[in-house]
Formats: sequence, structure tokens, C-alpha cells
Amino acid sequence: MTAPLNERKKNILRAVVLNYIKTAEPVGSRTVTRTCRTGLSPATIRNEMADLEEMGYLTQPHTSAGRIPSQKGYRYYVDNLMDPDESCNDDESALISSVNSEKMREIEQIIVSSAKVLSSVTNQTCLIMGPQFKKSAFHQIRILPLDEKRGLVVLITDTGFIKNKVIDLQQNLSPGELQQVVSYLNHKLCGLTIDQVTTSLINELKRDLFRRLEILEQAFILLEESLKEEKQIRVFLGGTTNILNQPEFKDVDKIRRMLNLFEQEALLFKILEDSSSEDDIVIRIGAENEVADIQECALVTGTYKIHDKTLGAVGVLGPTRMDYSRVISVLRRMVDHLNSCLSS
Amino acid sequence: MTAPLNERKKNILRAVVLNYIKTAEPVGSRTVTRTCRTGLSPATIRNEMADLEEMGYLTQPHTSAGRIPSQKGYRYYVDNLMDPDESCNDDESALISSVNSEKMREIEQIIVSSAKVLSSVTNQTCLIMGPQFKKSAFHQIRILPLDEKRGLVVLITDTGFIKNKVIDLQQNLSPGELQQVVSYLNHKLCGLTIDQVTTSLINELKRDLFRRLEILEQAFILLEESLKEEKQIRVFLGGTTNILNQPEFKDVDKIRRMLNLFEQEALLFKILEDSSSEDDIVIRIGAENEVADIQECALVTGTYKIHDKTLGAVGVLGPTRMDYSRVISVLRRMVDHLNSCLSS
DNA sequence: TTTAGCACTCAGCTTCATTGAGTGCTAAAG
DNA sequence: CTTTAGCACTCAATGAAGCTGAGTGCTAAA
Repeated sequence: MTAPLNERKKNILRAVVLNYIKTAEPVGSRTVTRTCRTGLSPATIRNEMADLEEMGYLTQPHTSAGRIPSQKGYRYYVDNLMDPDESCNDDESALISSVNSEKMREIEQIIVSSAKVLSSVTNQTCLIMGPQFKKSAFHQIRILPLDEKRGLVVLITDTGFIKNKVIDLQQNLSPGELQQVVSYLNHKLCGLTIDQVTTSLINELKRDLFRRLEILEQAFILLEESLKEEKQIRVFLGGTTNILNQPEFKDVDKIRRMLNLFEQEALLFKILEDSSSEDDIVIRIGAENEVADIQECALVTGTYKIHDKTLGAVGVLGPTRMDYSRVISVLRRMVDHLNSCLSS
Repeated sequence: MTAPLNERKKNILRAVVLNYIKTAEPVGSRTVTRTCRTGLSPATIRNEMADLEEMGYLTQPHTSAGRIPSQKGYRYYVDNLMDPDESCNDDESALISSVNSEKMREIEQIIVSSAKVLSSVTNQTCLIMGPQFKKSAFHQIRILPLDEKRGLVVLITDTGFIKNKVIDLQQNLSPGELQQVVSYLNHKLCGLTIDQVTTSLINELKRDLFRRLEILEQAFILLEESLKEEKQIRVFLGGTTNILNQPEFKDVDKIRRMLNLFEQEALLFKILEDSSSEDDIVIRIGAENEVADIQECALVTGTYKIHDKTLGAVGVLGPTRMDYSRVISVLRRMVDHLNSCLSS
């Protein structure tokens, strides 16, 4: 339906987008002539910009102001005009690589410091979803007797997560019997991913075991909680204050709404989840986001893997006036780095 | 040095504080006559207020405005005028009691949801320090072989924390040998608190064990990390947006500084730590706080215990214009509740 | 098709006067 | 000596009026 843009219009659109990204001020025809360096006069540019506005790529905040890109304009820029291979500079690379340098043991630490680095490099707010436990597969289950009445259930997945939980052993249990239960569980569960363990499977297991020994009611709580956990995936934030530096957020009310959003982990999760099915980097501009509260924002997301399993997503959130090519290149680098860190 | 206030001045100061807490507007002499209900005329009140200002309990934002309490004024109010026994109402009590109702297993969950409830009841921002691991004592150490090369170290404290970590076992190790090492460690460490385990003690242990079997280099990493952890205590925040609703934070720049503070966990920790030595509730008003960024705020803190050991602190942070008596009663209730939750 | 010229628009800033809440001071009343 | 009424004064806040400048749309000429 929309006619393809000719070369000149493309150049003008690009100039407007780049200028607006840099200055956050509406871009006038004179400014374009200066940046665009094609010997055209402002008047010509004005005509072209009027066209671009009619086509929906630009808008005017008021009659006597310059133009700013519309959501459609940004989309066109991202899809057709942007230099996709802008690589991030050495300082940034170094910062990104530093995330794991000091042998961070805990996966959570890696995630948190990634969020910090990513937000400070991009000057935007950054969200990282913690690893999705439910996509991991059982590796083994152990039960470690602590004292007469209590035991420690340890659950290990193929992606290296370890979960544990103290349970009450309701009656004395010989090591041999315990061993039997454990190997039965391992036999049944090994290789299944967490989200394949349905409540019905758990009930089946319970039936089998009750027949043999009437204990271990509590041992299953860990399993059941693991299932519930899918809704409890943590989302880590970095650089929440960065968004306040953007001129589009100088309004206290907008800030309030944004921060409110940041406190609702479930929403943050939804934001990231929407994009985490794709394997490559995804860009959502304005209303392309499903979550209403960020429809004035742009979100650039990628996913990270452990041993080739996609376990979580990383996103950079900012105003639609975002330096897309920079963010994309930084994010791509971060994702690569995370993948190699986590898989080793 | 400061003369004691007579009854009339006390009443007036109380009236000013209460009014200002409620309205956030400077309080004029007429308003005081209305609330104070002593048949005095505004002129008399004016004279008294002028006295109170000279004594430093009140200040005037500008010559033709009403008075607002100074930091000293709040302090006097809190120490001498406030009704200390205002109890929180049933709805609030119910909300507080709800924290643990659905059998929250993880201590972290309890802490996080406490922060949420406390902030929503007080309409302020709320900080809770996670339990201080270093104050716990060793209960036992276990090493659980996972496969040929790896083992899981499990560390259990008397307060019920469980920490674990996968380690590499550098050479094959018979269960018997492993058992020997573990019981030696238990023997040496049992009963010590985490912060009693110095680097020198660890080195001594290493020497002893190296003499016997030259392995387990890595087993000590968990110990060493536990020591480092003292600086890594997590502080949980609740209701960060509440502070934005306070009229004193309508300035974007103040908001920025505040949120910046909220991102610096180390500072938050320092804020809480300063007050967590005391056993009772502590109130710090304005410059009484050491941390510079909250010297326009008031902080009310309490501590929580597990089995009578003080392990962490809870604080409510807001503008100095805070409803102290309410916050105190709510916080007291929350602390009591936490104590009983965590010790069971 | 492009450009120069010109009238027009409109947000943002400054200036100025007005308003009203509240004060301090003084002199009279209790 | 204490309290009160009266009055002049101060000052933030509000809003109207006018100015400025960046930028536009349109038209006519190159």
C-alpha cells in the first residue's frame, strides 16, 4: 500500500531520525540541510518532509515546530536505513567482557552484574530475566539425612542449577530404604524437563511410593514448588535511574508510572517473555509492545542460552528515541558474552 | 541549655507538627487556634510561635508563610509529645499477619513480602536487610559426592540457613576419606559463628588437611566466600514509588538522587546497619542519619531475630514529615510478627 | 523541479499586576 | 503583665499580555 520511498526521502528520514535521537528536539528543515549535505535548500526539504508526514513517517508536535519521527518512521529506519553493523568500541567491549572476569560463581551474580554493565553502557534501563528453571531437565535427585527427623533434598539439573530444601522425614528411615526411594525417583524423573513434570505425574509417583513405604509426603513439596516456580522467575533491573535522564521522562507522573511498572515483576516478566521465543534480537517500538505501560518506549531484546538451551531474555528499555544501532550492537555483544560465560 | 517548654508551647508545637504531617503545608496561627481548641487568639499563638522559632523548634520557609517544624522540632515531638501507644488498626494488623500465612518456605520470600506489606501500610518506602549470615553459627558441614569429579558442599547453620556449592574434587576420593575430612571440619567449626572463621583459621585447617590428604583445595572456597559474603548482604526494597507521592519529592532532581541511592545496595546496607545495633526501635531524623543522601528524610528502624539472635534490620524511610506514631506502631507490630515467623 | 520570499503560527519566556495567606508590631483592653 | 484587635507589610503563586524566534506553508519566479 505505502509507496516505496525514493532515495532522497530515505536520506531525509534518516537525517531526521539521527538528529532527533541525538538532540531530542524536533528537527527543522534547516537542520536537515546541514546534516544531509545534498545541496538542497530548506524549502525543498520542507516539501519532502510534508510528504513524509502525510505518509505517516514523521509527525509535528505543533504547527510551527520541526518534525519528529513517528513510530512508523522509527520502524522504517530500523528495518531499512540503519547501519546494522555498527560495532561497539573497545572500552565498551572491555566492560562487557569484565562481567565474568573475576570468576563469579553464582549465576545470579552474573545476571545482576550484566544488568548493571548493560545499562551503564547503553544509558538505558535494562531488564534481565533470570534463568528459567522449568526449561531445565532433571539430572539427579539426592536426599541427604541431616538428623533423625530431617533431611535435605537436593535437586540438580542438566544446566547446573541446584535447588535444595529441608524436609521432615515423618518416621525413621533406614539409609537403605531412603536409597530405594531416591533411585526410584531418579529413574522416573531423569531427563524430563521441569515443566514436563505435571501434577498428575507427581500423583502417580506418590501412589507408587505410598504403596511401598508410607512416608515422604514432604519430599514432594520441593517438586511441587519447582512447578509453581515457573511463575516466579525473577527479573533483574539495571540502571532504573537512567530512564530519568531522558528528556521524555521529565514529567513526574510518567516517572511514577514507570517506576510502578518496575516494581511489578510479573509485568516485567511478561514484557521479556513476549520476545523471548525468537532466537535473534527483537525490536519492539511503541505500540508494538503488548504491555500498555511501555507503549511510549522501545524495547530491544535478546536471549541467552546455557548449553544451547534458551533459558532467559535480556532487554534494553528506553524511549522510542533510542540509539537503536548502538543498543543492538552492544546487546548482541552482551548476549554472546553471556552465552560463553554460562556454558563454561 | 534550652529552657523546658511550658504546657502551652508544647500544645502549640504538637499542633503544628500534627497539622504539617497531615497537610504538608506551612501552618499558620489561625490553623493552630482551630486545632488547638484553647480559647486563645491568633495573635497570642503568633507570639508563642515566634518564641518557638527563636528556640529552633520551628522554621519559616519565607516571611509571610506559616511555620513548619524544624528537625529539632520533630525530635522534640517524637521524644516528648507523641502518643507512643497508638496501635495500628485491625485491617493493618491483618495485612501484616498475612505475610507468613501461606506457608512461605524461603526466608527470602518472607523478607520480600514483608517489605511490600510494610510499605503499603505505611505509604512509605521500606528497606529490609536480609539475614546476616555471618552472625549465624555453624551447625554442620556435609559433602555429598555427585559424580566422579564433583561434590556438593552443604553448610548448615544453627539459624536454619543452608548454603551449598558444587566443588571439583581434584582426585578420586573414597567415601571413607571424604567422611574423615568432613568430620574433622565439623569438629573444628561446629559452634563458631561465621565471622569467627578468620582467614588464619582457614589456613590452619588447610595445613592440617594437606598433611593428611592433598585435596579439597576447592572445598575451602565456600568457606572463604561465606566470609566475603558479609559485605554482600542483600537489602530488599518495598514501595519505592511511594516516596514519589510525597509532595517533598515533586522535584525530578530529588527523585533522581533518591532512586540512585536505592540502586546502591552498599549504601542501603550502611543506612540500616547504623541503627541495627540497638534492640528497640530507633528513629533518625534528618541529619541524625549518617548517610548524606537521606539527610532530608526520617528513618524508623527495628531489628528482627531468629531464635533470639539479631540477624537483620527493617526500616521505614520517608520525608521528615512522617506520621511517626503510626509508623512506629506498624513497624513494631511487623517486627514482632517477623520474629515469631522466623523462629518457628 | 527547485528555490527565494513572505506571511503566519505557536511554544516558551519575560514582565507586570493582582491576590491572599500570614506575619510583626503597636496600642489598647483585661 | 498578659492578651487581643488592628493595621501595614511581605512574599509566593497565579494569570494575563506582549515579545521572540524557530519553523512552517504557500506562491511566484528561476
